[in-house]
Amino acid sequence: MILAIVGPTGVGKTKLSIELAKKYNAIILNCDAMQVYNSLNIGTAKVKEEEKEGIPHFLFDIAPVTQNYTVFDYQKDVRKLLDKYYDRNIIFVGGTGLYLKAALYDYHFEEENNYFDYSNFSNEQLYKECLIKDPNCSIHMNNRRRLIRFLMRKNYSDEAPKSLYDAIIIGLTTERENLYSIINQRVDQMVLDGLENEVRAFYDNHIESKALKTAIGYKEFYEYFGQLISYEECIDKIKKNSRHYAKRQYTFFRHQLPVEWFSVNYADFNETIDKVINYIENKNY
RNA sequence: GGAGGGAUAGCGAAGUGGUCAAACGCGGCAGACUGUAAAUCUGUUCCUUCGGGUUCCAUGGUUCAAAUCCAUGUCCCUCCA
Repeated sequence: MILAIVGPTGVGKTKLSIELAKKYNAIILNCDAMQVYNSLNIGTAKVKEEEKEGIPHFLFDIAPVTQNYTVFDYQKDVRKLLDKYYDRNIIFVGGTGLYLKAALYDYHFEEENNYFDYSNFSNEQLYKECLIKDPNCSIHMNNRRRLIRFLMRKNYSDEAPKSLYDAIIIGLTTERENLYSIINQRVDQMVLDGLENEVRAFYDNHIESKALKTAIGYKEFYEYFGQLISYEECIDKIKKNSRHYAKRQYTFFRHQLPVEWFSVNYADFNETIDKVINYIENKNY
């Protein structure tokens, strides 16, 4: 059985994953783009060792912060594990929809070989190139990054990707207002737990990498250390970016994956666990 | 007490007689998604039965026409006492 637990940042995915793994004697596979990085701990809200309760966790801490680890690498790594543990119950946990989709669906990434330099192309030129390649190309003209990516791809098709595994995808949710307040509080807690020092260590060692420039909680502290923003602005920005991120996650999960949603009962988490287990049991009979 | 400055949509902020339901930014909401995805990008944001309706502190006034001009009031800020 393959289970996946998705949902916006902060809802309680990790907690549920442990409970379900215990129940089903499963192993846990990370599908979070930032938790794959070694030593990005506090800011990514990574499971702590003592929280794992002996459950085998994979795909956490598998890349150094300096590496440009991408979906391409992730897909290869997950598939290897899925093959290796084909007879085990698997639970995916994480907030990166694309990573989950790359694991479960027949997304095909080629070895990179087209290094054409498009930096001198205007957005409009890039867009025209894309239309030449595929008149149905629907990427917005301003989305430069994706236009370039599209031009570098060899194969593409308009067909919807097929799911390769029969996975049950559980989505955790709560009212928006509540989620935002949880996120705000969690950021404050991360700060209390020493987020600043965690980031400072990288900053002081002049480590500039994709991970540190994109991870929420890290990029903002870099701006603060570089004296581009005040401490207060830094904290507010981390909260704000987390909230925005949570919104985007909803959009992805709602429209890109067949998710069964469960509203979390924070006063009685066991109730939530029971509801999910109940759903899984019925699904399997 | 005296002299100035200001009150604009959820917030910040343009606008100084008609082309203003009102630029822009933020926030909110919604959406796209096959290699930076915690990324990148898009749409929308007074109400509406989509005909229209009601707005720019309040009340009166000038005008064919007011967010814009005048009067009074209320509140806020700066300076002088």
